[in-house]
Amino acid sequence: MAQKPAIPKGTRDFLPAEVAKRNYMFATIKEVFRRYGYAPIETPSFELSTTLMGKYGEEGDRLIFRILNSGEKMKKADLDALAQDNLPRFANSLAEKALRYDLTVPFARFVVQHQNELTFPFKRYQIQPVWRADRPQHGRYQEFTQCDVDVVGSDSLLYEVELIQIFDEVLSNLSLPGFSIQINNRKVLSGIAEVCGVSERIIDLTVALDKLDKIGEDGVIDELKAKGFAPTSIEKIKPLFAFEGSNDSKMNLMRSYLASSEIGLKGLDELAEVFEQISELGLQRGELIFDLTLARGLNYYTGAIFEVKAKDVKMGSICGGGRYDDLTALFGLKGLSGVGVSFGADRIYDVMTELELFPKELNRTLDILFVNFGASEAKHGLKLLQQVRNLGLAAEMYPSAAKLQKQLKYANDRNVAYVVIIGEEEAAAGMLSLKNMETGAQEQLSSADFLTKCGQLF
RNA sequence: GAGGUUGUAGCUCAGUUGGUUAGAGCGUCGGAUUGUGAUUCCGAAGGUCGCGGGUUCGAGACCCGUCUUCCUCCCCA
Repeated sequence: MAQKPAIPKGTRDFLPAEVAKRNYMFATIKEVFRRYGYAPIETPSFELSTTLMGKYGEEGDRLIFRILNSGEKMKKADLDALAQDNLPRFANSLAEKALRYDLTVPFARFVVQHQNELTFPFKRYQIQPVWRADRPQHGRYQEFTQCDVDVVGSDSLLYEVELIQIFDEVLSNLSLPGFSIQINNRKVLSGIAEVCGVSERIIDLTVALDKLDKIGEDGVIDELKAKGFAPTSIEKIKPLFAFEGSNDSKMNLMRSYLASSEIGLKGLDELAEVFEQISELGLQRGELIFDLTLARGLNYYTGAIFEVKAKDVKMGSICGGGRYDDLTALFGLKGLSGVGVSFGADRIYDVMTELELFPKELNRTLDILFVNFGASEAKHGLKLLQQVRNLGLAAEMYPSAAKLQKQLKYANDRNVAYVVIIGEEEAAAGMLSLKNMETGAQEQLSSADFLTKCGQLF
């Protein structure tokens, strides 16, 4: 055998059974999005490098797939930059385009570009693949699909509430047994930084705090020390480690902790409003948790921050999102607040596969198989086959008069529901045998009765 | 981007301190008194051992490189 072909790391092929499951998942997600008034849009797989670069921080830039200039454009390569060891500049001269890294930044670009054609608040959803030059791991791919819902042009907290409901509804509809919807607010984090006297270092602070459940209190303190935080600041952070209990009691603790921070209290007010509305509306299977340590690296968030984790599985966050007040400002449109969340389709798929949550009938791509006994019997069968297809059923005839054993095995492997047998005996009697592949039961029917039954069964 | 790890038949894996034609289970294909699957029995096919180089009389086993897998960090869906 020749050298086996391969696909790049972190990418996957999807077999028919997998596509069926993925389509089911996407259909469930879209249906919820639609009912909340979001309409689908699509944007190109690749954008101009300038659109993407610098929007995700230094780490993010490194993970953006660049598209090499082709033809004459290759001559634009900045060899001086290479000689000076300025690799970023060299790379920019080589690649003017890049694969999209997420759907949010392209969306911001989209909104600014089409601002005069849109009605605000503009609600859109977008389900498309994104690419990251990350190192593949469990639940981490270089090509994966995000399902984003965003609304821009309103700062109403109604949308935070709505997005939480969408989290809950989508994941409940997908039968996830349990999941936590963690929420925090960037203003609260700003307040903490203010109280600790490190306002200008909020990113370092929150990144360290974000790791609390992973590396523990000492780990966080060590990291802060390593980053050069003053002992007095670290002392002021310590009370946060005792931050436990119900959402209400956490809110109370934070009210006194942030008493001196105007912005911090504003963040708490926003959270309180969301909690109140959600507790009135209720959630199906999700649990809304105020998680003070939730920070998320994306530095464009300005208000609410969300993250969703599935319970009882080893998997990172399956959804994330938040409010951003200035994202479109990066492309020249100020004063437009947005909030949105993203469902990680591939992780949700992995979780659902692990928990066996996909409906079993999804791998049925054929309802009825007609057994082939040779040209003369097949003739009659082919007419019936056409009528069955007209009823909307997936049906086909086995292509050759192979042994019955083989044809039934084919039906079995394809998970066919019913097999129609028209052999010499049946043809002579003007009947057909209908075999239920699940029970093995078989009955003789006239063509008319068979078609009636088809209409009832499916 | 840093460190570690993995790669043998379609799949899951054996393969003894380097030694003839590299094995198993499952799956696939064929057959078992002529028309009955998923559970029986018999048989067959299928691998230049990820790829490239090196050491050796001799490499699936050892060394180097490379790609890939999974893991930790980083970051994230």
